Amino acid sequence: MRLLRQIHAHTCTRLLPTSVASFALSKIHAFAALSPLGDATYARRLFSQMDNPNVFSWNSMIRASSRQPSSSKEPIFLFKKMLRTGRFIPNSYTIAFVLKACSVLAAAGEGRQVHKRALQCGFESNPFVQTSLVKLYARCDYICDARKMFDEIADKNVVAWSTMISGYAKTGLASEGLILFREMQVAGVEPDEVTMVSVISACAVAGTLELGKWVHTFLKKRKIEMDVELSTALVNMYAKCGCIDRAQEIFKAMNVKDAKAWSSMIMGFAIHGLADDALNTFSEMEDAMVKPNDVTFVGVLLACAHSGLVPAGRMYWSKMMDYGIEPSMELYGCMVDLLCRTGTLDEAYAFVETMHITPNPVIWRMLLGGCKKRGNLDPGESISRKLLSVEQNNAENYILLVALYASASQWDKVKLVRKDMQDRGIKPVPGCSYIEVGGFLHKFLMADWCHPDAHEIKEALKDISNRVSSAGHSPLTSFVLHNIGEQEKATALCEHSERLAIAYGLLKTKAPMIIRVVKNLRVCGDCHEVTKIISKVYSREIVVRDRVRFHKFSEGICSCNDFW
DNA sequence: GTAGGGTTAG
Repeated sequence: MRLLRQIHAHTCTRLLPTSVASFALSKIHAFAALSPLGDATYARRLFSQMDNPNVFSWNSMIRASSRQPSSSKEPIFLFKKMLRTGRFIPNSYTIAFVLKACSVLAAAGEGRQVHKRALQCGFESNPFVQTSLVKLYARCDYICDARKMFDEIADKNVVAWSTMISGYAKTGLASEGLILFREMQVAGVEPDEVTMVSVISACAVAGTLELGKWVHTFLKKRKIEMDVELSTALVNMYAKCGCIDRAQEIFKAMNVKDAKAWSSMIMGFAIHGLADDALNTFSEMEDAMVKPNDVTFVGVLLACAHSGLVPAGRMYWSKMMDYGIEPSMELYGCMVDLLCRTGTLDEAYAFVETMHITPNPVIWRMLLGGCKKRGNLDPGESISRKLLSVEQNNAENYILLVALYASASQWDKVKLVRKDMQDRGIKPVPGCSYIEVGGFLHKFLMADWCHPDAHEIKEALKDISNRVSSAGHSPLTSFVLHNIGEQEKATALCEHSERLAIAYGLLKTKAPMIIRVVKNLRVCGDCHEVTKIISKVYSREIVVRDRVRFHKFSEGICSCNDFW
């Protein structure tokens, strides 16, 4: 900045041709606004003093303002201001910067307006504008619009492909992302480390361990440098796919660990029910002087919730406040979940009333679930009203209410709710889960019987249940053992045949259906209820909808034919 | 001077 000030002074005191002075000032401004060594206040002052800032300078201002950590709409206001002057026509850079700002804010409405403007200005074929639009729509959950934009790109480069793959992964459409990765290879576009991060992310969402391992080998083969993002993605993928040991290996080998890396590891332990490991990792993080963020605490509180550590949960909540972290909806959710597990519904309800943001349906649903658990009709009905007033079309809400009335033997009301559902045309969505065993992807849908091994799987599940019982544990205990960290004990109760692996796999964290069950565990609470949930899982009719053959990936050869 | 990456409750 000292040098820049000198140059600035020089520019002002010399009689330079206007065009030269204007060019120099815009560069000086850009440096002050955008360089890590710059000075935002200086830049702002300089900008306000410019007689006639050019489009370049407006762009610098817009870009700089969207880099501020506070998510304000300033970049959009600046853009509007620029248009209002009537003297400036935005160029493709302007549009790209504003679109990026809209993506960060997930501002779909503003984004669409900027999109229109981009068309008016004739930037529909600009690759930067196009990719920004893909990103924007994916970010705002308009994944079809994102795909439309992507398809319109004539010459798709690695950035365009990566954006779309990442968009799919982030919206939970993992298999679409993986299919697109395949298409990218067919198209002959070389993936880079950014692409691979998104692909790994998609593997994590889909729970495709074999594919995830293949990608890992691919990275090594290609000697793609392991940066913090790639390693974090791998930690997350292995953890989500049930390989917590491998996740930990990769984590330990990381030279640089930032808050996201630590959070991934903590979250990994938490979803495996390894509360001690999660909490110890958190302590190590503090020792390493890495400042935890909100997601870190989601992991920590999740670990507490899954192990019924209520006092610890309260302690971490206040610790979180000490760190100055503003509780997000997810964090409130973790805490409500934790409190609902203890049997102190009043405390959970009182906690919700202290929230400084409006509770979303998830929060109400957790409370309602808590009421259902104890047949607590009184607050249950009023909570249900609140829930249905903000979310009328979710079948889950009605089913919970039905269950609440059923738990209190109010059969007339059960009928009424069912009729209400019918009148509104609301149909329940059956639960679904996937597991990959020996290179096959098995998909299970509730009440479906198409899996070729359905009967054997059912038998295997029964077998596990029986052996768990005969070992002196109820199925509940087995689940609890598994989820409070005594994984070995739980694992020892199973054999290693493939059929059992499928069955056991279902019991592990990666199947969404099981995750739901595990999260519903009331470790300190009502055993009867949990046993009921688990027995539902055991006797669930299991079927494969489709059986996709994964290619056996040999040695990480990465030609497109070897993929899938 | 532009576009793409990792962690988030039910």
